Formats: sequence, C-alpha cells, structure tokens
Amino acid sequence: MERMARTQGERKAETRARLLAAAAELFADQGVDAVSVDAVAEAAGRTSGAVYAHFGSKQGLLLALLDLWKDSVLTVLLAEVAVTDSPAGQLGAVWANVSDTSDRESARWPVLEHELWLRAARDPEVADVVRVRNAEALRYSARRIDAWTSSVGATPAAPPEELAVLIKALLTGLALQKRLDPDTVPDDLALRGLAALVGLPTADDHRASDRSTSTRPDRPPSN
Amino acid sequence: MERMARTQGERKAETRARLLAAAAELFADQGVDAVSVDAVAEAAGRTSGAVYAHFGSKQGLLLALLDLWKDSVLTVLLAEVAVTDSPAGQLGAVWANVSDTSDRESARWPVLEHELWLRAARDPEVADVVRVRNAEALRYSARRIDAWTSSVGATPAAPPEELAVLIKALLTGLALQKRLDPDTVPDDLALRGLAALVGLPTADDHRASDRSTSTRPDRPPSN
DNA sequence: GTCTATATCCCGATAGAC
DNA sequence: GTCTATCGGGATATAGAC
Repeated sequence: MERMARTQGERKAETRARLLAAAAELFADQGVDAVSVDAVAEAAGRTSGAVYAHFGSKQGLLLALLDLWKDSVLTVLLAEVAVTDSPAGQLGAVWANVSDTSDRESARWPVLEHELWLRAARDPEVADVVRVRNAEALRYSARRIDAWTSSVGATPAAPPEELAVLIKALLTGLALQKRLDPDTVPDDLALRGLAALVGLPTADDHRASDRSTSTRPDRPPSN
Repeated sequence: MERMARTQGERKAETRARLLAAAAELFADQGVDAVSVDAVAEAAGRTSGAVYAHFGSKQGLLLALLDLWKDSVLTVLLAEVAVTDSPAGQLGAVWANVSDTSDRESARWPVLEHELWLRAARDPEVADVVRVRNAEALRYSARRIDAWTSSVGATPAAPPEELAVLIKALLTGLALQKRLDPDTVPDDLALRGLAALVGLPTADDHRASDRSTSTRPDRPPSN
C-alpha cells in the first residue's frame, strides 16, 4: 500500500499545504479581500479548481488557515522567552518577537492578526474561530506569565489572566503603532511599558530603585 | 442673502456633506471594501455620479473623509476627561470613551480607526494621512498627559511623548480585545493597566483603596 | 452638478473533461 | 483532484443628456 498511496496522498497533502502557505502570504501582504482565489492558486502552482476541491470556498480557505495557526504562531511567540536569563532581557525578547519586521514570516502575523480581528467584528463565523484561538493563547500565556512573575518576584497590576490581556493589548497596540510610524516607538519603550504592567522593580526611568517597595515609588509630598 | 447662489451653493455643499456622512457610517459598519460607491450615494439620497463629481474616485472620498476627521474625533475623545475629578475616575473616563459601544457614533470610530490603520499598512497614500493625524493626536495627548501626571503626582514609566504612545497602544489593544471577547475585559482592567503605566500609586490590584473606584458600574453576570 | 445608462473589468463559484 | 472554460453578478468609472 505504500507506493501508490504515498505519491497520491502526498501530492494532495502538498497541494493543500502549498495553497495554505500561498494564502497566508498573500492575505497578509494585500488583504483577504484584495486577493483573488485565482491569485492564491497561481502562487501555489495550481488553479482555482484546486482551492474549491480542498476548501469549498474562499471563506473555507480562510477558516482552514485560522485553524492551522491555532497551534503554531502564538505558541512559538512565547516559547522563545525562556531562553534568555535576565528579567528585563526576557521582556525585551517578547517585544522583539512581536515587532521584528526583518523576517518575512514574523512580519506577517501582526497585520494578518489585525485583519482577522477586523473581519471578526463583521463576520460571526470568523469571530468564533478567532475568539477561541485568542482564548487559548491567553490561557497559555497567562500560565507562563504567572510562573514568570512569581519566579522574578514582580508585583503585577492584575491577576494572571487579566494581566495576560493587558500585556497582549499593549503589545498589539505597540506593534500597530510601530508599523504606522516606527520613529514613535523606540526599542526600550515596550520594555518600559511591560515592566510597568508586570510591576518589575528594576526598570524605572529616572529613579534609581530603592528596593524596599516594588511598584510603589515615593509619593511626592505635594497635594 | 442671494437667492440663486444660496440654493445652488447650498445644495452642492449639502450633497458633499451628506455623501461624507453616509460614507462614514457605511464604511465603519461594513468596511470600505464591502461598500460600493452606489451604496454610499444611495444612502445620501444621490447617485454615484455625484460621488465622482465631488471626489473623483472612491479613494478620493475616503481621503476627504480622513481629512475631515483630523480636527474632530480624537480631540473630542480626550476633551471630556477634564470634567471628572478623582485621578482614578479620570483614567476610567478615558477608557469609557474608548470602549463605549452603546452610542452608535462612538461605537463607530474604533472599527473605522482600525480599518484605516490596516489600509495604511498597504496604501502609502492613506498611510501619509493617517500618520499625520496620529502624530497630531499623540502630541496633543502628550501635553495633556504631562499636565495630568504632574498635577496628580504620578511617576510614569516614560517621558510624556512616549507615555502617550504607551497609553494609546494599551487602549487600542484593549478596545480590540473587548470587541472580540467582551468577557475577557472587565471594566476595571483598563484602569489597572493605565494606573500602572502612569505610575499612579492608588490603584493596586487586590488591595482595597479608599473610595477611588467610582467609575465602576455593576458587572452583569457573564453570559 | 446631477442623473441615467452603459462600458469594462474582475471576482467567486460551477460544469465537465481527464 | 486538478484543469479549462465559462456563467452570473457586481464593482469602478465614464459618457452624455439636462
């Protein structure tokens, strides 16, 4: 059963994979609406018929794409953090992962993520998928964040689940802003923001850390 | 006044205004791409010819719409803050302005804002307009934030210009998240995040502070 | 300036050969 | 499953009467 099934099955699987890869790239670059089914198929070295045979519709292709990402993108995003050692360095690594525009693949996801969000606001079917995917990502990162904060001894602004929301929101917003106008987002800005949210004692701007109270700097005497 | 000039000139101006108003509403609700020129014209009580006579193209209509907003939207957004008194209440008011979805008009702008951002990432012509508009908004809010932090005695995570970026990023990201999944963004979460960013000493996570939590309405039992 | 009518194009989806 | 060919629909934009 090996030979025949292998070649046929592999061609089918490869076509599917190539269609998805092509769709991911084109959708991110030009937007879902701006990309025709023919364009996706052509970029994958197939024709539009293949798309409909595999996914039934353009929407089906988009949903399959979302489903594929559930296990890949955000997991990878946070996985790299553990490698670094210093607390501040780890926060910096998170932002680097989000904001890096040098690599094609990593530069893709924020725009696409943004587009999907926008689509979700109008298309309930997309909203369901994105919501589930987002919830999983938040739970996962909440666990990691919780472990991280207690290991570093930070005093965050909110419990883990909500802190995860805050962090993701800040990173998303900063990535957006950096894409629009890179000069307004210096490299250390995300670090400062994240440090403030998680209550990391080290990174204060001008005040040298007195190490008695973590989040609470001295209250200036005036009113 | 002049009878002839009044009727003719006013009809032209009114047509232009109605086209812009209709475009704003439809673009926000359904997305720029999903709305045809005919639909805009019809909603304004005109036909598509009027659009091309006034704006030359659909893109021209969009740019005219952006130009119109430069002086209106975000200025109004922050202006309302000054009314409140307590520091925490003021932070809450900012978030309330951003996240309020009850009113039609206020519910419109975040989606449209996000869509424009997305468009700006792909269309340089749009990017120019949005970037300028955003820079103005940031400068304006930086001034207000600076005055605010010094009056309240907060110790922010960054200098005013950069702090404004952080705050806008957090609000943007939270608004996105709330739109996708409202349950994950409790009302006081934004307050906590903002307080952490600006270094407001009062709002700590679980510690009951005196009576500064005035903004918080009852939380309806989820789902 | 505004309308009606239309030219032109391109998209999503389907039908049928292989 | 994949390709070629095509249908039907709807989009932007233009032409010309008024």
